[in-house]
Amino acid sequence: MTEINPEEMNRDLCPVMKTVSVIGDKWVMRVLRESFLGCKKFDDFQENLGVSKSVLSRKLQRMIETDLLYRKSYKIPGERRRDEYRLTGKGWDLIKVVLAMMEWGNEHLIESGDRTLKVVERGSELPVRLSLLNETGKATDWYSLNLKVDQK
Amino acid sequence: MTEINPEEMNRDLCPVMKTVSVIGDKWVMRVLRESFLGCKKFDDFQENLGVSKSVLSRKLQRMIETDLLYRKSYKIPGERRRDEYRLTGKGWDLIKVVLAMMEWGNEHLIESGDRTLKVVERGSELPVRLSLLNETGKATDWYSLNLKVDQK
DNA sequence: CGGTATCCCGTGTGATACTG
DNA sequence: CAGTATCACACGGGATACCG
Repeated sequence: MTEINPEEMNRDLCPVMKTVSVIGDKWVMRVLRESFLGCKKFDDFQENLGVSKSVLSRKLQRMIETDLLYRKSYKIPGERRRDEYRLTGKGWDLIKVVLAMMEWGNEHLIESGDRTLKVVERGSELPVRLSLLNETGKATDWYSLNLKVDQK
Repeated sequence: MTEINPEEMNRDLCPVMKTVSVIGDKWVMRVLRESFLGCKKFDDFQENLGVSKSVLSRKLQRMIETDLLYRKSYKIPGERRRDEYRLTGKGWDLIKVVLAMMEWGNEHLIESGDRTLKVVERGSELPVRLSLLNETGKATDWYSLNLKVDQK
């Protein structure tokens, strides 16, 4: 990746900076990881994450405000009404970030021989990896990238 | 992605959790983003990030300890010796996380019509996107994923 | 210029108590 | 069980002074 001029490097323009401002704290990605694994209930989040209830409460609220999660009330007949916390589409789309972190963690933080989690394709059970494709579907080298200022 | 049993969900086993513990704070990804854009000098990091010198100093030290950056001393003839902070291979490998964040930010945090940063293939200038490939090089659907406990 | 050490302060965090 | 409110505290953060 090459340098671009300082005005274009402006962090207020950069989607990476904006994303970090939403997910770049101690808890958001951990909560999301639980959500991706199917966690929905307050107490399950609390137990799995080992976080205090007050912090979790505020964090879930914040993640609802930023539209990563939504609260859905449900009722099992004979039991009382409960709420669960589910991924929004916007939250679900962070799957790529989670998978990129998983790949990096497996590559650099897991010792050889240690047990770890990997992602496989359902059905074939083949392992999958993140790759860069251009519009023609052709794979691109990680070192052949340029930045470009564009409009959405 | 489906649920797996609680023992396997253990956050101590999970590469995502381990990764978050390394990069999941306010500054690491911001510093890395500057590095990917070619930033190397202490003062440039400080100016671009708008962070205090003391915080930046401690953060760079920590990122050197975790092997994301290394310090390289260099000397321009006639000037005094200086240090610069460069990405290690381990740090560079976080490019996928950065790109995933960039894609997500462009998708969900940038208004239509706004200027933003995109990644293109050098040469063709074609935009590139992250995609999931299995071992045969075939693209996989984001919704057809399973988790598997494995050894590295 | 290129940092580090010290101090002070605000926010994030956990423990506890409390409510429906 | 499913949270929220309150409080005390540690830690991250900026300002400043200082050093090479």
